[in-house]
Amino acid sequence: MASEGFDQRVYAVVALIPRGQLATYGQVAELIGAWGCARQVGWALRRLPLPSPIPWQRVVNARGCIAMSPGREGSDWMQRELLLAEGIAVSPDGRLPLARHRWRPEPGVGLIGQDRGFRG
DNA sequence: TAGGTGACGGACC
DNA sequence: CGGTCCGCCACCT
Repeated sequence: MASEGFDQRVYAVVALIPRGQLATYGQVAELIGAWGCARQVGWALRRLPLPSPIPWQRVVNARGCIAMSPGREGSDWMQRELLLAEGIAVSPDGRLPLARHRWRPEPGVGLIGQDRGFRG
């Protein structure tokens, strides 16, 4: 499966997000050289077996809220708990102060997978 | 094979 | 603010 390499690059970038900081799906996609593939990042995180050492909870959508969905079978609420534990104020409906906790990756992080012969 | 779906994003109203 | 629409692309009937 071609997406396995994609997944690994997603995980590699997500692993770099410092505790207490947040990144968006689109941001992660861009960092691995897959601009516009935010949804794919979502799928990659969905494939992540939980619990996981990867700080997947630090990735949220650009609207600044946790994607609350029945399909996640509770991982959305788990995400909320994990973020609260990191000191991020998540409201009951999943909204959070994204701007205040935005992760600013150092230049060079995006070099991880700039090749990407991916994307369909 | 075709069509519906979604852990997205941005434009628009 | 919120709600809708559309483009996007892998997944699953």
